[in-house]
Amino acid sequence: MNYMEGEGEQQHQPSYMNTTNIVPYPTPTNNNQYLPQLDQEPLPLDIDWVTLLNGSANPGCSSLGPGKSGDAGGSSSRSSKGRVCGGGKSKKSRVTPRVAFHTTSVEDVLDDGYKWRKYGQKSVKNSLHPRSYYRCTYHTCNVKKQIQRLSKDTSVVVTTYEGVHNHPSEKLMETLAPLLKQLQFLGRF
DNA sequence: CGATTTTGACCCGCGC
DNA sequence: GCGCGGGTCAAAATCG
Repeated sequence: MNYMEGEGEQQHQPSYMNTTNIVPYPTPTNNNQYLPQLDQEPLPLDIDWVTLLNGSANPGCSSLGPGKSGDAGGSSSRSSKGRVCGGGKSKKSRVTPRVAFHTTSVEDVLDDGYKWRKYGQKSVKNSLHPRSYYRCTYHTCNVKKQIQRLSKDTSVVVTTYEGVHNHPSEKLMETLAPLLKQLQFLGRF
């Protein structure tokens, strides 16, 4: 039923937001892993991130180009206004996993190792602060995230991820590379 | 000069 | 059917 109530509910969050919290949104499907656990398994160097992280990052919804169904109909000035899933408008079946972080930070944008490009900002209701929309800059990666400050508690930043990266982050690999090599080395014995 | 941010307009879903 | 709220696009501006 309600799969996206998160942002609205954040106004009356319980008081467990003192530190960083992870609030996974339930997906209508099945999987329980909403976020890659970085310390789960020894990773091979040749990593299939899509399979590893979620099975499929964004099934059939990767087109960023213009091409929406009812687009050219009434619009006068604009002609190419493509929605992400142009034509499909897959109603409720949003299979992309969504994860919300509650973080107490003075910084709005968390440095999670990925490169993000801002594509929009909107003021939202019930909140004094605008919500910013970011997209992963990696070619084939269609992960988005929203960043919003709580109006109640200005020190709390809510970061909502939508989708799963189908590629490793440079920073993550930098950090993990020595460990992986060591694991590989130890794995020989 | 390319990449990124800003910002207003557009579009769509939903509630009334 | 209409208005509102939210998400996205894309041109212009800004930055490195």
